[in-house]
Amino acid sequence: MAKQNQDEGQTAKLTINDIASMAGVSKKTVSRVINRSPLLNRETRDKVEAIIRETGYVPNPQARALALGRNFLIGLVYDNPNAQMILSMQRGVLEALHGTEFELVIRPVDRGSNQVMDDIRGFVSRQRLFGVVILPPMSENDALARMLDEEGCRYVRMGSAVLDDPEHMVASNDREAVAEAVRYLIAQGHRRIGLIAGPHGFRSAKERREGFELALAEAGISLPRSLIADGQYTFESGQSASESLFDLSPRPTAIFASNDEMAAGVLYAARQRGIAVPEELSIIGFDDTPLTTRVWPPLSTVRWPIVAMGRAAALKLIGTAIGEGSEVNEPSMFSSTLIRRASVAPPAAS
Amino acid sequence: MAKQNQDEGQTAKLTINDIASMAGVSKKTVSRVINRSPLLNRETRDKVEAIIRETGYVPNPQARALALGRNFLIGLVYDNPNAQMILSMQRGVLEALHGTEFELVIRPVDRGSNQVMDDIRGFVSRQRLFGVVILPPMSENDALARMLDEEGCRYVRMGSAVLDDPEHMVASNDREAVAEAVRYLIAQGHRRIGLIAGPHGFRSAKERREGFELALAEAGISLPRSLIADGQYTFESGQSASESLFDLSPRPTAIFASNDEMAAGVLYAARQRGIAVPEELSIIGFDDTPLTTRVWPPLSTVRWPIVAMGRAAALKLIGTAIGEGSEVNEPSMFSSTLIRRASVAPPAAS
DNA sequence: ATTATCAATGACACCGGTGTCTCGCGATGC
DNA sequence: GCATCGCGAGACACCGGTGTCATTGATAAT
Repeated sequence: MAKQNQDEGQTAKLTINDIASMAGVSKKTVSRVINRSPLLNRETRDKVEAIIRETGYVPNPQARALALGRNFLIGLVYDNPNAQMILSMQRGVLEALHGTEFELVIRPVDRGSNQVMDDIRGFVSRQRLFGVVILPPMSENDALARMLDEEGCRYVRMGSAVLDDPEHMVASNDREAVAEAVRYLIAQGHRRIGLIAGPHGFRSAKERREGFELALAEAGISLPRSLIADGQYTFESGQSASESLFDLSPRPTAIFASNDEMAAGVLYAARQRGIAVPEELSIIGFDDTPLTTRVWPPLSTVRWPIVAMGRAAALKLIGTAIGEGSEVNEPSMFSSTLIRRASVAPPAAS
Repeated sequence: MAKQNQDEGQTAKLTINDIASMAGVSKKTVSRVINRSPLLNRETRDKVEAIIRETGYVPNPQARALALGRNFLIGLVYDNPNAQMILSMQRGVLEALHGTEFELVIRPVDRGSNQVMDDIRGFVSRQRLFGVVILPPMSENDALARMLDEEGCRYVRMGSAVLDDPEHMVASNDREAVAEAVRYLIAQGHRRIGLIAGPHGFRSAKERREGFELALAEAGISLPRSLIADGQYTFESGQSASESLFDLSPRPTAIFASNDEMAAGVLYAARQRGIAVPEELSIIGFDDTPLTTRVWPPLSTVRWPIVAMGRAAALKLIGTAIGEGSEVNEPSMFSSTLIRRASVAPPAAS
């Protein structure tokens, strides 16, 4: 009862030895074929490749990982951003990985914890990750980048501004995008424009705020401190932050919220107060999440190519590995688009 | 210049041999300690464990995977459900995996493609996955379950009804939950209640529809075919499906949409038509996504414990592995809760 | 006292790849 | 005709664990 190779289930895995003996060569030669070693006789290569194709042999990733000391896994590290954002980036990364031998391993971390660093270090070193993609705001952590360098783990940081050299970064130009959005409000005739800022310590919050201030400065509009309210990138914080703006007299005729969740919070609060949008109040958000088109009126917002950025990040990581001669040169800086919807109108004549 | 063990970077990985020689035992004995073999002398175990603790030694997962023919990776397979849902389930699974040696690998697939099966088979067999969690609607695919059995890969299917034996399933009782929601509408005085059904072929769509029909039948309310509109679980399909219901005369005074996205579509369409919600139209959705509290009025909906279910699914998978004597017995059936918000009111006296 | 039994541990091969070194052999140089 | 060179391929150890079987010493059974 030799259950040796009896095809018990189609799971009778082929090994490199099987291929070698079928081709009448040594396993090392098969290994050379798999790894595209240049010092191979054409005939030998063709013969082995034919057999690999016929049999559908695929090298065992675990064995490779052990021998190479490196796994064909990409890690996705994130702390606590918007769910939509995680998922979109994740989608982009997965698109890039599709059809390659790489798999994606997910790693949420707790930025607050003082073990984050050790946590991530353990993760990349234990799993011998090929590389990691780091989502904001975790990506803004320079110590993390240094640690990954030490560990010899490749990484790409996603962010709202230049954080690093292009090789390690994929970023969107939030500042300019917000400036454009605010210029649009100004062009519509708005002069008293409120800002709901993102949390302190978030690079994106800083960039967006600077873009806001930039556009106002360009237009020579002064910006009293009272027109800036602090938010936490959450719906609830958008609601409460807008309350302080609504209490101003005169009230701002437009509000830029640093993300869509907060913009939705503004819209909600406005409705509760009986403030008509866009007639009495224009609103612009940021991110272009699906939410913007589900509410009434649909929210104007800034769209950034989040999926494309995720894809670019992944390609940057694996590009060197699969780059077949051609230098994979993914862009590092992405620009955003202002999406005009019904939440913006000229201010009512006061 | 012995760079042997010179701590060049803290990445000088300890191996089982290092521990063995430090403890003065064979590597096999260390292996036994790691794997909690019962036939070990207490003293030996303590000694080795102490050294492992001191040195912070962690076994190399790649080597383990190779030797065992099984990886400590859990796969998450999904095709095309709601983004919120994927993420919530993912969160639940990750919560369960946190602190264990398991990692989560993500695998989106294309249900339409006729290579899905081979795709997934390759995934689990190549990576030697410990197990997979399958999200709906992919989880409804019985052929997939059979294939995984063949491959010897554990799995848990998440779903809206019993799909399998409890060991392989985590489900919510959608039918009863919807029935309860509709009973609530009836109790409010509604008699002409429209249904926006989910896509054909989705188990959840069928269950929810049956729950809807059940509640009406209980109350002796007849259900003309015209009160049922087909949707695709998307916002847009909710909009268009509701149009046909709005055209009826008399118009339904309430609509149950089979998920929140479609419910939001109904709300949007109602606003465009100038139909007041909830005064002229009550709406109930399903899923309790964040969207429900962002729109105005907030949508009543059915909440199912999606994160908890993801956690349970993961625990079912790994329970047998980490179960320290105690049988990890995660529940297989979860029940849902009706969340009452402002989108429901008694019908206007007609 | 002698042997059978058993708990505790070790020796060694093996998982399926890759790195290094060696070797055979035809082409080239003198 | 002989030494040299370099290409193509194989032998073998190794990556870091685990499975199997043998070994040892102590205890129980005869």
